[in-house]
Amino acid sequence: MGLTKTEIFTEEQNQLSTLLKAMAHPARIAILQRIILSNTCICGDLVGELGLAQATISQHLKELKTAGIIQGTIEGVSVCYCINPKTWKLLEEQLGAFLGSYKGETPCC
Amino acid sequence: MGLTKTEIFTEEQNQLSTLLKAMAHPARIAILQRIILSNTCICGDLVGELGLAQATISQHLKELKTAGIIQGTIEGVSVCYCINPKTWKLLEEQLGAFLGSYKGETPCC
DNA sequence: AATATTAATCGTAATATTGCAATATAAAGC
DNA sequence: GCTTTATATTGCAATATTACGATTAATATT
Repeated sequence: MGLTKTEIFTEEQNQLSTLLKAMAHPARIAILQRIILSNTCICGDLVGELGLAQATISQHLKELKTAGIIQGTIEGVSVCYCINPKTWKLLEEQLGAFLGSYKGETPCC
Repeated sequence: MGLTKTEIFTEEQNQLSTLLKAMAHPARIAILQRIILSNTCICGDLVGELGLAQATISQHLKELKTAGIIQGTIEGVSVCYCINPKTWKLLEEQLGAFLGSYKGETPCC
């Protein structure tokens, strides 16, 4: 097996879990934080700043890009990455609705 | 390899990624939604409602419990699961701070 | 005591992820 | 052209995840 049964779940559940999975790694959280912090888009500075190999960083960036969380445009020799506002908004909405649906009123167990 | 280099990242980055990872599966999102929906804590009803085997559901529940997102107490023969309010709050705070740190003012690329 | 019910655990197969070295690609400068 | 710089891709090894059947442990019910 080892294969998620996506056909069983709703479109929303699959979409949210895909976005969460893309962020569910410390390196990718660190990358996103860096991108957000430097309002001027950074590129391969990450390789120096995080303690990971260039190939590894590139892979993580690709995953974030595939999930639609970031976008990158070629800037001469380097590549400029930044947040995809649309996906970020979607994530905020979906997650907000999900997390907000729990009102911790009645602790049952 | 196949081993995340947690020692490179901050405590917060690791903690948040762990929580996100625990939720980053459609089945676990579905389980959490069920638990939230039925304010009376459900137990093995999940097996009937989701299309997954009992062993699989039990495994997902264990993961959520290990991450501290839910808690379960034995209720005779069955087990009663519910949200861990403390972790849920933490998640809301950490995620809120993270997602909120991006103000989509200046779209750079 | 014998049996049924509920949930956890074990064992296993299929697949995915993480990380890196090595190599490839693409653009800019000489 | 060649060289440098920046990023992507490939191939691989180690480990993790997903899912399930079978079994086990614990409590209920008869």
